[in-house]
Amino acid sequence: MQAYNSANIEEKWYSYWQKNNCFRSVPDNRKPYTIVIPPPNVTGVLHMGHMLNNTIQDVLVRHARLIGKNACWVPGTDHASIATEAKVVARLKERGLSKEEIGRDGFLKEAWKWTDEYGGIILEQLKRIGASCDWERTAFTLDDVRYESVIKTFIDLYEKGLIYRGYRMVNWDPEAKTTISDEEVIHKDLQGKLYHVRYQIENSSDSLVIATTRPETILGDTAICIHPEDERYKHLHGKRAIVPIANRSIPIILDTYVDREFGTGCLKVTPAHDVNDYNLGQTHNLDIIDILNEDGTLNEHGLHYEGQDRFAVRKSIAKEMEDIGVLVKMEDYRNSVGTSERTGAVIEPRLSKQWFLNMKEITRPAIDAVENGDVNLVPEKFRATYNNWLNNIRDWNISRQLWWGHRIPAYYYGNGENDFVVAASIEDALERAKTQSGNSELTINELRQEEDVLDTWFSSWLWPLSVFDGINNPDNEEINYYYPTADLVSGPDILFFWIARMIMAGYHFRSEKPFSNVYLTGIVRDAQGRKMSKQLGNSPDALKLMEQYGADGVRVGILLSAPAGNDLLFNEDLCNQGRNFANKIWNAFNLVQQWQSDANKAPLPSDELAIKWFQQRMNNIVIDVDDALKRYRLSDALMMIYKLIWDDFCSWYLEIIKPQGEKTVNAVVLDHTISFFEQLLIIVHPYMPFVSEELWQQIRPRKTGETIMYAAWPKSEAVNNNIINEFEEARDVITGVRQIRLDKQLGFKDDLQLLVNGAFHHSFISVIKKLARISDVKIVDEAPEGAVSFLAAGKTFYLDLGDRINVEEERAKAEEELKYLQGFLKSVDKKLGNARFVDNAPASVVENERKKQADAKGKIERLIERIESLNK
RNA sequence: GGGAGAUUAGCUCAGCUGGUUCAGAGCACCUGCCUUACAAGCAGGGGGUCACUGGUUCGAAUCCAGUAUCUCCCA
Repeated sequence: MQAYNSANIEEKWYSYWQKNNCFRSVPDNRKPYTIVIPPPNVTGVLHMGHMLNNTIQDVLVRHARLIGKNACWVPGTDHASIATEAKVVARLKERGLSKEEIGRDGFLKEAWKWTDEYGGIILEQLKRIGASCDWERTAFTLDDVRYESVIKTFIDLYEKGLIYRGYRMVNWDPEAKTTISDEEVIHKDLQGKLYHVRYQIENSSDSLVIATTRPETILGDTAICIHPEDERYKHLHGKRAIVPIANRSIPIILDTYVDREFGTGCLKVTPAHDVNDYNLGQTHNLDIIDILNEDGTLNEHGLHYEGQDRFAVRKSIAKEMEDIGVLVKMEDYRNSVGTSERTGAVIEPRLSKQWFLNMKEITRPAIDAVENGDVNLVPEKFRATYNNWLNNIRDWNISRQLWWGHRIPAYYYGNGENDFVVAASIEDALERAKTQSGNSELTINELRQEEDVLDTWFSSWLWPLSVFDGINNPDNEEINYYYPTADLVSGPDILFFWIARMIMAGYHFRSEKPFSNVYLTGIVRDAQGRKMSKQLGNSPDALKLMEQYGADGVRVGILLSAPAGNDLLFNEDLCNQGRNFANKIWNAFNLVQQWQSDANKAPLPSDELAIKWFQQRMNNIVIDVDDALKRYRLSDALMMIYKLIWDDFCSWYLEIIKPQGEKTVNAVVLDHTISFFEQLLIIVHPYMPFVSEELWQQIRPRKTGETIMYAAWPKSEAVNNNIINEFEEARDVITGVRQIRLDKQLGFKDDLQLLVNGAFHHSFISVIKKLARISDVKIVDEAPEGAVSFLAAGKTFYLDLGDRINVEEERAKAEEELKYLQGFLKSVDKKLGNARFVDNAPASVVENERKKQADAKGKIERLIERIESLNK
């Protein structure tokens, strides 16, 4: 048989699973185990973060199925309003069109076309990694059910008075022409300049100098602010200054907000373009002059700069100020600049009318849920971060100046501040508007729907509810059965905008948590610890990786590098390790499959021991794996299984029972072996679904439609550790013999006689004989001449090498060991000689020390004898 | 500036309520092997003052304080 080839096998089983509806879940009598996928963007392609996140979910779901739960993994995608709109706009631009030209309806048509074309790509890619989602349930945040849900919740919140319109300094992305949330702003340290600009004092020859990083905004200045106690500027109190270029007169105001140490101590105030300035403006009743258009060019307040981009203006205005002699100096200055996570554009603080959700009330249950453990965050360290955010929460700006998304169901009927109604349909809106305005003559044509759409998170926060239609039909069978879901697997980077809000929505709309556990995975980084990104080009192509190492291999690779909750440094070598592991299992199967069952052949004592031992060993590991999974230690669980299969099963168990020079195996032994193998396949299945299914199908005859996915997870039973310990001893003896064989170049082919000092009746003697190639074990009273020794299982063993032994070498080795043991004994003696230790330490600990002492004494005795005999 | 966390073998990390799971794992490395399941392999081996300095304790990688370095989140 050849090396394991993953490609055909993976495709074969994935379509088999689909054909036989293996991923399908419908409510029944079993306990549900539900996971909703963090919906990837329709703009997305599979990257390493998805690989990690979805592999973890698949492991959890497959494990849940194997332990008999009704596992349901709901897939879907997110409409990603700003990212998708940007893509569609770019595509239109290629055709020389703009969204304004084709209009809202035309644009939405294009966006849907785009979504139909590309939106499913990432889900198809998830199938490659083996994701066992119930694909019939695939949901989309903008499909009919989800759309309706969002509108319904908006109206509900509005009617409860929690949604309001208000002015707010928002983060404006001039490229995407929309606001983005604080969390979507990436602060970057950039090299800029600090411009010192002179302002004339009105009706005076006096002047003052301000320092600014944004000279173009002086056209929007509406005040100069100084610290009331700043001695340097006392003479300016009550005066007015003239804005250069604009030649406007503005007040000089006093406020302790000003940092006297920074710059010149004079602060120019531009309420329309800086959030702190805006607050100052509110306090001091300042005018607000907005100088920018929505695309970042200057408007009519920009005077002769109207129509030019803000960064171009920064340069030219500096030049003009220099020419007219008001630019005092320019110095290099590093400052933190906000940029858009989506477009990379420098964020513009902008005053704008927005829709807000009052967070005070709905936040409380979310704080409590994590506090009292109804919702567990794993790892726990995220609780602090979570609380910190929720306790300082600000109202949520839920409107976005975009077209792709859920259009806010508000309808304006007049030009007044409050001339609007909120309703599910325009017909309903008309009725309400008639009542509200008192104008029964209103017609539908006079209603204008709000242009803005809702923040994408305002739909995804409903996800665990809306995928089961729990908003529109709160009493349907599915939501009642599957909700609350079990686990949510996500990244800490969206703890706030998504996870916390889902918890809020769960309690607010259904009075129940959306999930019990949140497993926060790390962020995938490259080997140098950098975040993976397209710009850096340090992200491996997920699909290529799977071609190279197989999906199973990549799954293993990524999980091995993912300890719970830590960032993981992705290393391709680990995928290689995963591929090698698949190959190992494949070849072990190849070995077992070659054997013929023979009922007449007598089982060897070593076979029977091996069976007993391995049974127990597997038992222990199943218990440990269950425990590790409960704590989301997937990496640990996988490593335990890896060692169970590779070391215990392949290197020890199979080597013990392997027939020599023939292919027949006692029937009972072979039956056990096949059964062990089958159980191992089940245990490893959540991690390596493909190779485990392939071999499970081969290991016994199966009916059509049968699958390892619903096989029975091995039962963990009470543990008898004696046999494990005895095996460990036998293994030490075997390793001792092998080591000497290698050291003394004895080879591994010829049988040797093993001598032991004192009686040795080990139950595993047959195993020792077989694996260490020992002809017989002879008891001797003292070391024979020409023997080389080793210690194991509390005994001294010898191999008689005759004249091949190097006496000097042996003595040196023995003396070194003696020295170590004497030192060790001394430290133990000292401990036991310390009355405070003996009195205070628990009896078991003291007892242990005594045992160590006795053991060491015995060993030392034997070593001294050994050295004496070598000296003869 | 505010908050969270980290520092253990060459690398990535375990190490829970202090004491035989206490100095571990995997990979990498070194040595010897193409031994008819597997060289994507087999057998064996060498690597660490647990960042530093103090303290608590009979006993500290583990608890406490400080120092250094680093990472992340929020301003």
